[in-house]
Amino acid sequence: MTAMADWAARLSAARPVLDRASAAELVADVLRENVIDGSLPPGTRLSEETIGNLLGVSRNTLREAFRLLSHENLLVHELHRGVFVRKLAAADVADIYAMRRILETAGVRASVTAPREALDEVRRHVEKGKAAAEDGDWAAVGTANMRFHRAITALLASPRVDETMARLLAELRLAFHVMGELRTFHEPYLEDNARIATLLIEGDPERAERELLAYFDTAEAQLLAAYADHAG
Amino acid sequence: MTAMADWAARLSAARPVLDRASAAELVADVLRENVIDGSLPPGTRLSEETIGNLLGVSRNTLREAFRLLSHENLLVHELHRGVFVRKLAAADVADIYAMRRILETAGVRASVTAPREALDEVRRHVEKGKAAAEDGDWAAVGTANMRFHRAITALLASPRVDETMARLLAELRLAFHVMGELRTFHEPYLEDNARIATLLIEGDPERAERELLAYFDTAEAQLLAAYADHAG
DNA sequence: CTTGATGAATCGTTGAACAATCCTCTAATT
DNA sequence: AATTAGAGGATTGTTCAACGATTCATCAAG
Repeated sequence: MTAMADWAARLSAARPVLDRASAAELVADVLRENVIDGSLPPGTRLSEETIGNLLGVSRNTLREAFRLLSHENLLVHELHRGVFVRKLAAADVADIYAMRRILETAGVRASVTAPREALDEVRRHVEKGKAAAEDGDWAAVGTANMRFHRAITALLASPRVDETMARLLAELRLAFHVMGELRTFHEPYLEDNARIATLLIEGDPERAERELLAYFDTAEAQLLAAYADHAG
Repeated sequence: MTAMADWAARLSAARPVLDRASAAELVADVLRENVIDGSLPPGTRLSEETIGNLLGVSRNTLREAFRLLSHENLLVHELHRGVFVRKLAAADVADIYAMRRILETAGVRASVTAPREALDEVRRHVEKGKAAAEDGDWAAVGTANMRFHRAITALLASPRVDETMARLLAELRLAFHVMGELRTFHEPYLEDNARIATLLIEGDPERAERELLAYFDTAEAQLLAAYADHAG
């Protein structure tokens, strides 16, 4: 009976893949990608007609896609004016870091009871980041860094925390566009991440939390400084 | 110039009221009310045609309203099958409480640096709950209880935490429908809330956190027990 | 009792239409 | 010259009708 239960669990886990078909969601996927990678810089206005023709979907469908992304905080909808790629204010960046501090430190504290695989996952993304750095692919380093932090909150094994974290980090990508050099922003944290992962695996959550909080402080300050430059 | 800034701030605070015009949002408000107060029990299917005719809006507008509520986790959208009032599983209840533990304990720890008004707000909702209890209005007691817990996370002064918490509690209301007697569920916590508020104001976050965690344990257990009954 | 086919009901998506609103450009005024 | 007022065009907000796609319930056959 337990084998049967296992099989049922695996099958039901695959369900979301099947459901994934709605045109609006597919359009949202495309646009999300373009927003995140910077093809559509913050502030860009997304014309319904233009994009509708470009992607070959009707205005109604496109609008549903816009709604989806607005709810993810990647787009903003202004009445009778259209949708724009979200422009993160400095206050937004600070707020995102405030929430990350809460969720990720909770993740670190949960590391002592987390399953082995979850901890391995954390280290895996550290390795991925290092590999990407050796290839000089700094965008990939950024991605690996985000996955690393998502793996930390994944230690809580909470679907809602996972989703919240995913959305937070997608939002944060909007802020990265103000950073000119990706390398100088991402490279220093490779070592930090490795150290934090080791502390987690060795079972020293207190020190891991301190290191993590230090990371937040410097990364946040770096972003906010870039914002200040950009404004001036 | 500061008077000018003040005026501008007050004006921009009133803006959301003006913007509030979209038909979809108004429809969403109506449906949200009906879902929360139980007129539309969990599992109910919301037919586009039926509800569209009932409310006198087009299917497209209704669909936008559905999207809004789906994002609030009050409705679930199943492809080609329609939207349903969310049915919270026991695992969902547990997950919601897991996230509440994280956010609310963070709020408690932030109480030491929170402004006076924020702490007053916490106590205010305790009083409201007591008043509602004296009127025998147990639904209002439940509402006051939620506002009390939102006030605790509001100590963090983070818009994103506020929004997350609001959504969590709205979701949780879906679970309350399995509780037959609202009184037996809400009444015991009036005292707990009062004690926690006092501890916060007197500057004893450690004890407040312990009390809060104890509350979570009993409330969660109570809900899950009701779920187990319901299933059997 | 299970399997497979049929048809009704509902959703997904499109396209068009019109009203409401915003933006731009021009002209008039101070 | 700078500001205001207004006209016109462009875009969004909303509705409607239609058709293809999918699900569900029914029912017959094995």
